[in-house]
Amino acid sequence: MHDINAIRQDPDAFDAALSTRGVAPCAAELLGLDDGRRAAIAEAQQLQTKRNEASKKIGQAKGQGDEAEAKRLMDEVAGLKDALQKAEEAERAANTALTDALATIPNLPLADVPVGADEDGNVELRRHGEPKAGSAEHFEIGEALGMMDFEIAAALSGSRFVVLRDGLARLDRALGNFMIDLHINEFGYRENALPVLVRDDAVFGTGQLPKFTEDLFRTENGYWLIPTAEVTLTNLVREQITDATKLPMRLTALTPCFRSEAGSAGRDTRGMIRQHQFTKVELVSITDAESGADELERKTQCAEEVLKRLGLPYRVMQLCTGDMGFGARKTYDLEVWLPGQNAYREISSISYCGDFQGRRMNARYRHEGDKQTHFVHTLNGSGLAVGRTLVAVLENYVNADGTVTVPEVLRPYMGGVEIIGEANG
RNA sequence: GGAGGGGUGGCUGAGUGGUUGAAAGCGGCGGUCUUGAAAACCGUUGAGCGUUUACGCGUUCCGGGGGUUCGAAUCCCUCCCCCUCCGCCA
Repeated sequence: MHDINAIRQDPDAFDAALSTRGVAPCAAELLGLDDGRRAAIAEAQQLQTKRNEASKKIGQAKGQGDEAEAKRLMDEVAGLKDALQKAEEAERAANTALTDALATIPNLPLADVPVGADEDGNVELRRHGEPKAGSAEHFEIGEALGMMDFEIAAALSGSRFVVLRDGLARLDRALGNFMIDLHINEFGYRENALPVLVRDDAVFGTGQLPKFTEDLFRTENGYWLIPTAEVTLTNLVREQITDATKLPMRLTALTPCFRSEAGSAGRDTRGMIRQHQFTKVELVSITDAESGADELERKTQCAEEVLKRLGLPYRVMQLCTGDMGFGARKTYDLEVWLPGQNAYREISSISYCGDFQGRRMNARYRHEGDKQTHFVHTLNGSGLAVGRTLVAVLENYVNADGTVTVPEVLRPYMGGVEIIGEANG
């Protein structure tokens, strides 16, 4: 959600920034709605003042037992009621119109974000590790091991689901535990166990609603299944004034995520890359206005560290203006090397949202002794997507005989198993 | 799922139609006193929005939304949440 006052101060800058995302100029329209809104407020308030004064006098007259005077005053303001109701109705309508318009406009990119139309405009910032030569694809490896079953998953649930067994089921669990332990033990994140079903307000707060309903699953009685724990973690501070001494808050959770993948028909149909359900370790930070941008760099390093310790080659991309998500002001993607595809594939996306989500959630903070409140700044990032990490481990660690070596750091989480596909793995 | 009871400011808790943004207490902040602190005493202490160069003025908010009324924390409708008992249940 944008600040209409900021738009009023510099409408041209607003439109210019939006245009880098391919959004048509809309400041003029917004300011028109805002003028209407403020006129309606002024009108309603004037009438309210009149009414309040009259009511006060009536109260006084009644208090003194002067019924005749009270009656005279009541007759005097009788006509006010209708006008007031109309004015208040107009105020509500004008407010809604502006809010609705603002709610569907994406966030503004930071000034240092490269301008571009789509993913071709993204900029590679750095690489880590040596990409290996091609391997089998992860689903070939998994199916050969007899531990990855798309057929039975389809029978249960349809396409874009998978059943993992034995060593791979355990590897999946080990990956999630390893990641979350790293973040809570070494990077100061606090672990949360959270609902995966949430209501409208929460999903509006992080920006998936009202625009992106098709991407989400919804229960019959109106709950949304979270597409990412960003929704639940970020909304933990909604509708509150947080003491600034508690910032930055660094929050993490290991949860399942649910995505309808509407509109991605035909893409990544084979394998575990794009599923309706996957587990992910999410990293959210709640910061003040000053430290948000720095926190993005820190969070990116936290996510990178997971890949480093797993020994997976990757590169860091900075997304251009046209490829960033709705709520982001600046985004880094981590792309892991997949020998099976001979390509880098996204495994984490880390974004700084400024106060965009803070406004939508009415989440504020205050410095000690200050009267002024500010909207919190928020960041989110995957640290990492567990399913895709499993894919990367399979393709990077597969052996010539089809078994898979377990990365060293995961072995404590695997009960000491070193090779998946051998007798005890 | 059935029956009942509740949601008031940072907290506790009064308030069932009239100058109530809201008593009182606690907490917080400032001051007096004190070498300092405590105690005591005095004062102060919610969040938005509109308007104004500013001081200020106005307005909204007592779980959310709508309504009745000249006037609503108080009455009505509706939704949400919490608690107790019963039922069911991992």
